[in-house]
Amino acid sequence: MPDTSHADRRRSSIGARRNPDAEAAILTAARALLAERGYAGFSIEEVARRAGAGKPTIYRWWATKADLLIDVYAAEKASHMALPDTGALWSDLLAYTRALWGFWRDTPSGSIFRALIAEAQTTEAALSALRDKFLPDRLRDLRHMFERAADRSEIRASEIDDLLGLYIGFNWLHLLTDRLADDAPAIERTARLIAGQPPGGS
Amino acid sequence: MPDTSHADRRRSSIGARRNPDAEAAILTAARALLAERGYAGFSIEEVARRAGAGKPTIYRWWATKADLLIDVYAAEKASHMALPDTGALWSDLLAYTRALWGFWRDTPSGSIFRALIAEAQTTEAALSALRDKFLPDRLRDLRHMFERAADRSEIRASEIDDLLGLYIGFNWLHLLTDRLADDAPAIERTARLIAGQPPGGS
DNA sequence: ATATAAACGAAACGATCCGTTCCGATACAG
DNA sequence: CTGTATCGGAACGGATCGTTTCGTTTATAT
Repeated sequence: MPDTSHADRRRSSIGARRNPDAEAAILTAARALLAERGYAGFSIEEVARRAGAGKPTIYRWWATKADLLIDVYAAEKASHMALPDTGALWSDLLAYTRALWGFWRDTPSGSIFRALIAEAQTTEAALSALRDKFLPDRLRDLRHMFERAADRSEIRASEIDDLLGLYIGFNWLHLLTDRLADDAPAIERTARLIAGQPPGGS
Repeated sequence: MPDTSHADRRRSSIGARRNPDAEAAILTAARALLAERGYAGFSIEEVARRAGAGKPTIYRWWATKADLLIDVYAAEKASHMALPDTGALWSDLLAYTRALWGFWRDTPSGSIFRALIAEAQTTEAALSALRDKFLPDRLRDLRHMFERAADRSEIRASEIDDLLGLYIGFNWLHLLTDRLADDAPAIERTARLIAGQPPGGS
């Protein structure tokens, strides 16, 4: 098993072009650091130390911390989540929410996303990236789930955007307050509320 | 002989108890600093400088930056927001949401709240303060609105907590992505969704 | 009247991180 | 061979953190 956690021996220039090894080492170190200590323990200094890279190398390729976070998240997106299709919106939401919360809990992705949201409150560029790139991406994926439900007449087509907003806000609230325990009853109740299913039905 | 004709430049102890002048000066300085520079330019150092206070005085009364932010926000909110009671949940929500978004837009409170949430992503103590102190306070106020609705049989009593969570998440999402324009139609649609009112009804 | 206790602001501390700027070494491109 | 852009290392000036020390101030307890 390859050890990707520690720095390699001195890694020098490979000429007048970007060194992919350095880039990979930096992204890996950033990911590991976020996984271990979250946003609080995340600094360019520490990433450079772990990656065996110089700070100038990092600043050369990522102008801001947000840019680095974005690339780390993009690399992480390799393990992306599949959309469920259970035949009913409320059970789709139940399955997706439990998978999403687990994904946020069990990978660095939760910390990365929290870091991005926090960074967006400080940096205008990070806010733009969050609002105009991440949010539309997530909405685009999830929208299909709601569109299928509208096709089945479970919800009105005109409600799709608003229900999506409610659902995203629900997930953000739990992420940002660190309440991602697998609280199945609460998730199920909320899934039913959003899907317009009466309690107790199946 | 004490000089009561004009304020001394230096503000000293008034005995073995908290000096209200110092507290007021610190809260005022923090509020002004957040209004001027937002979370990015907010530091304890600068608050102390502006307030003419010592850092130990701040740290003596506010263990973390989050505790200070919470007090600034609380002082701000008490004077600006009242709970509506229109007789129907959806119109209560409509009125409250428009007032809240305006409050966030037109006072430093939006910046303060954003700062608090961001701080909670970097500091465990701030997260606890937000989740265990601040949020319950906010929920307690809003809960009355939903309890009245349950008394009128507009919603089920068992749904109150979950609907509250959806409503809070909706507001957070818009605050954190800086989408607080007075989008009356969107607010109205979401208020109806949460209150379980069909579109177009009154 | 006096001593105690706690608050006050100022100043300095060690530490961390920021973003930048040097430097010598490296290796491809022309 | 020369030029150029990269690499990591080191150090910088600056900011902020949270803490500690110090002398001063004033209400309260004795």
